[in-house]
Amino acid sequence: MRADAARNLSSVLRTGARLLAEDPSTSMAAIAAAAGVDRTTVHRRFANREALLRAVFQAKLDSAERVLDEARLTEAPVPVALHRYLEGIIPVAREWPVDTRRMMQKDPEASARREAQSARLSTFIQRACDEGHLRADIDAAWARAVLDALVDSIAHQFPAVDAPQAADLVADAFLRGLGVT
Amino acid sequence: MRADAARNLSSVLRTGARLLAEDPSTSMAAIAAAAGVDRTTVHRRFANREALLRAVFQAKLDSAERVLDEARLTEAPVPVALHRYLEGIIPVAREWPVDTRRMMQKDPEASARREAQSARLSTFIQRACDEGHLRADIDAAWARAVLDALVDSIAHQFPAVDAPQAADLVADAFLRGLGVT
DNA sequence: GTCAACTGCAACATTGATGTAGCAATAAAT
DNA sequence: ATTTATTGCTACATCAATGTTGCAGTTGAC
Repeated sequence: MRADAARNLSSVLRTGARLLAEDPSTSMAAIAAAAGVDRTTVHRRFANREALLRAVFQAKLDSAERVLDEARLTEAPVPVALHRYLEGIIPVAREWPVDTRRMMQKDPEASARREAQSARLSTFIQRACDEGHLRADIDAAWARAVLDALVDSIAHQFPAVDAPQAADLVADAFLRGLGVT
Repeated sequence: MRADAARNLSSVLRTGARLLAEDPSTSMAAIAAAAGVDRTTVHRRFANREALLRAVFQAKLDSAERVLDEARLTEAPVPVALHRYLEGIIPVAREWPVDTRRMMQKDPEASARREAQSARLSTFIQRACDEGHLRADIDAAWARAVLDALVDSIAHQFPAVDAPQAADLVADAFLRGLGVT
């Protein structure tokens, strides 16, 4: 593969992710146009629409997996691991804004990978519960859902907040809440 | 209009909202089939796809508006109004799970109504800030986003939790967070 | 019982998206 | 300079979704 080909492929993936996030039914033609390449070129790279989606998901899963690895969720102290995870995952959510939960259902392989990553995070949340970092009356599944919701919110609705500050905001809201206590 | 016609219309709207929430590109044929009516019947009720979407949005906006009215966001004490709003809005989110922010962009009228409702809630959040119910370092827009995220999360990912308990969970996570302090 | 409204069904036209193939032009690699 | 890979463009076939029409059957209202 030549250099320009690789550049085009990556451009299509990123542009596609952005457009598909706004409108999951965005046409291949629209993605190609936004990426600045011809429609047929996209079809040469990706056998069909599914293949394009799979490639986008895989790119997101790759990035997310790297973040999970580097956060050392099982070894590092909970507050440290949490912050490292947040600082890593927020840029991933921004770069690949596609909603993996909804759009990957037809792709069993990607779905399985996603489940595995989800399980790693859930295990971490459970550890946070067990080690007393969360209140005893908090359900682990609820805590997990809250964390995901906060990440998505800061990632997509506040793109101007840089990753370290965003991680602070999320960790703070997650652990302390927003009210005066 | 006869009784069965009204029943069918309402059934199409609710079924459509449910399917469109899972997959915004769900076909009219799929919605009609899930609602148990013929495809042409749906076309008789709604001139086109846009009209069907508009009707769904309008139904959601009507319900949400009623909740905002009854919560007395400007008069009632903040904690009371917050809880009343949550207990009302969570069933609305569940009954009409469509993502209004994304899907109403092509409908300026509905978009304007949505903006107006959004502004009412933002004003309420601002009052909560001003009256000292939120920490002084909390940005009102961030607080607003967190509240929305928590509502969506409990509404869609924990459908088994009933509305009063769900409202408690959200208000608690919003004000106090999940961590030990 | 009659009438009006409503429905399902079949058929049809239209449109937009998808996917393929061929060909000429271009640019990197050798 | 020649080869090779890649691209844009055009044309085409296909398919799924949309929207319309006519007709016969059913059901509620009067």
